[in-house]
Amino acid sequence: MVIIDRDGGGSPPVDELEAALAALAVDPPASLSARIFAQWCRVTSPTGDLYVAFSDQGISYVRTAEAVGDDETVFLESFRARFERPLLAADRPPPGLLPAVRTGRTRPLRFDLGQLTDFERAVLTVTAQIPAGQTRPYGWVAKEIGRPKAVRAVGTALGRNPVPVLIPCHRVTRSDGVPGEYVFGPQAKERLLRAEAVNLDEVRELASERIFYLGSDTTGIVCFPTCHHARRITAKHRKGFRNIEQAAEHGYRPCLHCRPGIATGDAVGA
DNA sequence: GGGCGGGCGGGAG
DNA sequence: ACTCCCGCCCGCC
Repeated sequence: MVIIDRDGGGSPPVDELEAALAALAVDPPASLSARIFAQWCRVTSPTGDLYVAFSDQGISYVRTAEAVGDDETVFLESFRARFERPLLAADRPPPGLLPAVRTGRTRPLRFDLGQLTDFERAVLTVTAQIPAGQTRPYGWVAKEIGRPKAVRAVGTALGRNPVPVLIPCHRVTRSDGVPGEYVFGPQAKERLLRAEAVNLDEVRELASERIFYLGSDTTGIVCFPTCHHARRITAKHRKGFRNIEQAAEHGYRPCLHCRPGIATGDAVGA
């Protein structure tokens, strides 16, 4: 390590100076306006264009072009109504956004969820893990965050998701096989799911037979019907279950990938 | 099979 | 602070 000699008389301790300089060095202001104002851009995605607001903290707000009637002023106004801050046009999209929307892999994106409560952030963090082409029930999200009875509150939190599509709350569906409500309306939710090849017709058909889980009698593993692994079960080995207890009685254990019916015990907290 | 109450977080008053 | 009310729900009648 290089030590630069400094005269000691009257100046602050060297380690303090170094700490201050290090803080500046690791967090350089890219530009003053980028630090104060959020920026916005419009990007093309396979499911339609998106308006995206972001700062150096991450992506903070998303609307579909469809939802704002293809009108950027509607987007800007909706941002201002929620955040009470202005928005500047960006020179370029935030890092990683273009490949993320092109491939549908939005998980590595950085988000600025600072306005949200801990509960809402927990809900969105879990939701962000749901792979494209798969769905999970609201109750699953509730269990995953350790609040198994807060099912409806999960819906409320997802309804306030500031970054829909990128944090895929459209992949959280009702337990009876219908997609359920959505910020941009149920039909937008259904369209997004179909675009990522979720077989909603099959899910609905299974649900009508009271089948909400699928297992393979060759592996003894049970999954949500849209799980990547469930979709590989051949017809003759596929077993349907109404609930995870029934599957367990038949000797099936939950898939480690889609984690159906994870028992979490009592809710955490007050 | 839909209606009903349980359940819970958050915001309004 | 406390109550009331609403909401992308759930599962049992």
